[in-house]
Amino acid sequence: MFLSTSHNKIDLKFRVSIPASYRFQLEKEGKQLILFKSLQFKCIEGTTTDRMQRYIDAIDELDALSDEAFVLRMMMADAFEMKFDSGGRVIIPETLIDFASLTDKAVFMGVGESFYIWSPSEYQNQYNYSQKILQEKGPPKLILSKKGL
Amino acid sequence: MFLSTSHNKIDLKFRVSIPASYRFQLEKEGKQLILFKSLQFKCIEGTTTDRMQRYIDAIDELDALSDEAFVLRMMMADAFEMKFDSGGRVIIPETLIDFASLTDKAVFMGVGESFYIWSPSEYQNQYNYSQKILQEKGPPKLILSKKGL
DNA sequence: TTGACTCCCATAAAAACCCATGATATTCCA
DNA sequence: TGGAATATCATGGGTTTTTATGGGAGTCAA
Repeated sequence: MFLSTSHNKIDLKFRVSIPASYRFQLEKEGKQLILFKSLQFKCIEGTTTDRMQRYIDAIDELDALSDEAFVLRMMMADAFEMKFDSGGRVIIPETLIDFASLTDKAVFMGVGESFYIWSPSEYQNQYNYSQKILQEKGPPKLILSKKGL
Repeated sequence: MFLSTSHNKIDLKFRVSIPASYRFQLEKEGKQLILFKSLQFKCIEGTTTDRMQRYIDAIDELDALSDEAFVLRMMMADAFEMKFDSGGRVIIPETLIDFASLTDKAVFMGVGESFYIWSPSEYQNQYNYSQKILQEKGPPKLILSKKGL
C-alpha cells in the first residue's frame, strides 16, 4: 500500500527518486512499477504491473468498439514500465512530464493501491480544493466494510 | 503486455524498428510476431502467434457460412509472420502499408495483449477521440475484481 | 544487368549502469 | 543522555550499453 507524501527533485535527465517506502512496497511484493496518465487528474499515476493486467483483462470483456474500450486502450498506450537505477530513480517519459506539467519538482502522494505524481502547483490546487470541500460539506461519511478483510 | 507509445521511422526499404520493449515482450514468451489488418480500425495490429490462434478459434465458433465469418477470414488471410533483422527491424508488407495509409512514420501504440501501428494522423484522431470521450463521460466505471490477489 | 531481398556493419542519440557525496535519520555505547 | 559511528536516502555526474536508423555488400531470380 502506498502512503505518505514527499517532494522530490527532477533532474536534467528527467530522473526522479521514487520514495523509498514505495520502492519497498513494490519490492516486497516483487512487482514492477508502471506510470501512466491519470484518467481523472492532470497528474501521473503509479501502480503495479499486475494491477495494470487487470485493466487489460477488462478490455477483452468489453465490446471492442465501446467507449470504455477506447479510453482503456489509450490508457495502456500512455502507460510505461519503469526501471530503477541503482539509486532508486526512474526516468519519467517526456509524454508524462508534459501531461502533468512537471518541471523540476515532483510531489509524490500515496493513495493506497496507487500513487500520484503532481507538479507542486497542481498539488497545491488539489489540496486547497479538498480543504474547501471539507469546510463546506464536513467530513465524508465513510463506511468501512469488513468484507474481504 | 504491450504498453506505451512510440513514433518510429519507416525507411525507403519499408523497414521499421519494432520498439525494444515489444521485442522483449515477444522474446520473453518465446513467441513470433504477427502483423495483420485490424478488424476494427484503419491500422495494422501486431500480436503473438498465440493470440492469433485465439482469433482464429473465435471465428470457428461462428456459423461457418455467415457473412461475418467470411469477412473475418479474408482479413486474417492478410496476416504476416515477421522476421527481425539484426537491428530489431521488420519489413512491413506493402498490403499492410497501404491498408493503414503509412508513409514515412509509424506510431506504435501498445494496448495490452496486442499493439497497433497507425499513421501519425490516424493516431492523432484516435487520441483526440478518446480524450473527447473521457471529457464527456468521465473515466470508465470499471469494477475491478480483487479475484486472484 | 536490374531489381528485390537478406545480411551485416556504422553511428548518433538516448537510456541504463555505476560510483560518489551531502544530508538526514538511526543505532549504539560510554 | 549525549554524541560519535553507522546506515539510508536523495541527488550529481561520468561511462558504458542499447536503440533507432542509415547505408552497403553479397545473393538470387528473371
